[in-house]
Amino acid sequence: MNLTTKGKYAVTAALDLAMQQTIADGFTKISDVAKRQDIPASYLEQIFSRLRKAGILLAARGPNGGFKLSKQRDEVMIGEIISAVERNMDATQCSGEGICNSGTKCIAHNFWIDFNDNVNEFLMTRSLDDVITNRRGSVEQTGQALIATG
Amino acid sequence: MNLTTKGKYAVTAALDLAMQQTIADGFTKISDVAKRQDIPASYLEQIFSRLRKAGILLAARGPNGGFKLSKQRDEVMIGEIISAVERNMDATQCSGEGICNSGTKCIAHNFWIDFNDNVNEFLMTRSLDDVITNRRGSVEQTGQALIATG
DNA sequence: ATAATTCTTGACTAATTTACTCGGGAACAT
DNA sequence: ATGTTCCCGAGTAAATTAGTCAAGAATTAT
Repeated sequence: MNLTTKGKYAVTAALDLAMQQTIADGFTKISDVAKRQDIPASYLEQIFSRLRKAGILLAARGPNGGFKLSKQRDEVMIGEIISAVERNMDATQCSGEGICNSGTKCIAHNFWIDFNDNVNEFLMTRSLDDVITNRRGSVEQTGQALIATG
Repeated sequence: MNLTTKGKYAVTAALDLAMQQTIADGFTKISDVAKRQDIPASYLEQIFSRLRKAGILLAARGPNGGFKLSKQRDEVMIGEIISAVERNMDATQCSGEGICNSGTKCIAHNFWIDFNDNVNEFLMTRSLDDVITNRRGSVEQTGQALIATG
């Protein structure tokens, strides 16, 4: 499992596009998104290129060109964005092949499958619109914190 | 967010220890765990060292020495193990500090906080015993799969 | 005592990955 | 034509990962 700067930039930039489309219809330039969201423009090029190839964004060249979402913002799931730019979100050691211990399933295999399912479920049920309007799933917090949240 | 081989080895090795203690009480050698779970022994040394410092394992040197869990296997949560060996499980860009866009919160900040909470909740509510007995939480699968599971 | 066993610690390293930059080209509007 | 903007591939420095290795300390058995 890895979630890198690239994936996080992708989500932030997609949120920016979604918000811009609320303000005005049309294309938004890379350089504008980059400046607003504090993302290196040349890096964002790569990211938007992948999102376009995944069918999430539409692009137009020339003056008044840029990018826009190919769907409504409540139809674009965060998980789609991440899987379009991120190399590997699978937590199993064997890419799900069940060969993690000398050709057979390691004793943690099923656990990582469940973990994958959980992360997958979370990311695939939250749209750009959900994030913008701060809608959230019900997460009952129990036990000691693993992750510092500031 | 990163979950590396180190963290996965740690979980597998802790599961091994838990299972060994069911068979016989006493210490289990690194070399035995390494062989059974197909983990490089010298690497497992580092991992067990961290688990011991985190209070999860007890160690004994000399013949008949080795490692054992410091608690019952239903009292050791997977999240504890991972956070003991893994560098950084936080998904925010700013380590939760809210400075991810030029000193202020980026537009994805709250989303990553929610994501952290979700992952945290999952990992902190599953014990070694739960995994060994294949007990699992209820995960309703919806939508398209982000992660291939084999 | 001595030897064998097992953990303890720290230093080291090759390979990989990440997080970018750069430059030239193609499409488009004016 | 000219300027604008995306498109694409190559390149790279820094960081990280996934280990190895060797010397040492504690413990047990003989």
